[in-house]
Amino acid sequence: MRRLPTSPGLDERGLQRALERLREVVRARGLKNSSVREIIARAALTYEGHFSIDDLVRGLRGDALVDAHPATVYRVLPLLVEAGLIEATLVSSKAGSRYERCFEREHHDHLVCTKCGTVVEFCFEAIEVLQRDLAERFGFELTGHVHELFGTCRPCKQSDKASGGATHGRAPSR
Amino acid sequence: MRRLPTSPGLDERGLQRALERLREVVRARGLKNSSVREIIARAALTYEGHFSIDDLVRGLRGDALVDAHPATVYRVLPLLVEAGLIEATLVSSKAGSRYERCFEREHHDHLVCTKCGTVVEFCFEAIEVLQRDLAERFGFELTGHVHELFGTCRPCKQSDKASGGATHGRAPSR
DNA sequence: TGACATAATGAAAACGACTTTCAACTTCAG
DNA sequence: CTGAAGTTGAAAGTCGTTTTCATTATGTCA
Repeated sequence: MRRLPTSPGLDERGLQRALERLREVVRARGLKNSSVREIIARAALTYEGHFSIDDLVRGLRGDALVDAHPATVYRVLPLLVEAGLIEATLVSSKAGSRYERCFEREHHDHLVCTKCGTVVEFCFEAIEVLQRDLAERFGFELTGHVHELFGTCRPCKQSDKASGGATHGRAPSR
Repeated sequence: MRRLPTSPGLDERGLQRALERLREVVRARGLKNSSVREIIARAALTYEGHFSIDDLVRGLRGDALVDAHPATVYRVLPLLVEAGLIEATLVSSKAGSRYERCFEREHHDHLVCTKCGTVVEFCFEAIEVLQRDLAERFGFELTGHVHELFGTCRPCKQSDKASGGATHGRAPSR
């Protein structure tokens, strides 16, 4: 099992490859290119870590030159998912969808501290293998999975014991 | 790995034990007993398989003698979860939460056919062990997990190949 | 290059799953 | 039995997301 760094956001070269991929999908679906869509794609693909639609809109609004309407972001994100550029995650999804880049990134799952919101991204090949075995055993062709582990991280466990509830640092994101 | 039968709904004796457990939680939280709450608990605990809040309300409304308001169901279900009687599942959760009984039932995860909605409930101890290892390795105390596999079941795969899209039977539940 | 068909966009309304508010009704300890 | 406090249904409110519609942008074909 390995811990992966939290998504660092695509650099300019990777971004160009991603946008090219997006254009392929757009073409294949008989859609038209649009600059707003690429602005949204750029924001999503260069975002560091997990993001909500709101994060993206705020980020876009913060940039004085561009300004994408939330409804448009809602329209574009599924296309980015379809293009295999980003994917939905459960992480802290109490309210609203969350996404992260998956383009040019290794598959991984999440271990989440429910006290402070810390997220460990891990890759555990042994579990992946067992999942495939299991699906095969039941005659399923596997297309995806959700695997998220919840618990209490060591610092939270300790500060819980010490102070009876106070967290050691940042609060859960939602 | 083992396949489990889909939740068959509690019999009268099990139901009584569950309601007793509920009363414990109610007492512990300084709440009062209520017949409506027990009617809802009864409906949830005897429900066969996965259910949505809407399923429950409809079921309750169908019964001429009792009639629980949706808002009340929304209030009661979290209490049943807290009492360890039911738990939330992801299964086909495109719209709205879904639950299933977990009281006096073995832990299991889900393998879901995204074409026809078939759900295989499985218990795979090897994966559970690896999950615990992983959490420990990162210093987490594990409190829960979500593990759901998505794919295409054999019948769907075959009718896909044969007819180019038609399903072999029941449609996805949502 | 200009014109047309069609997709994309923003704004606002609609939607749907919940949650909250509040007045009337239970429950239960004293 | 009585009062304090929890519970309920009904209706209104919240919030993420989707849809509608008029306007704007894109791309193709003369």
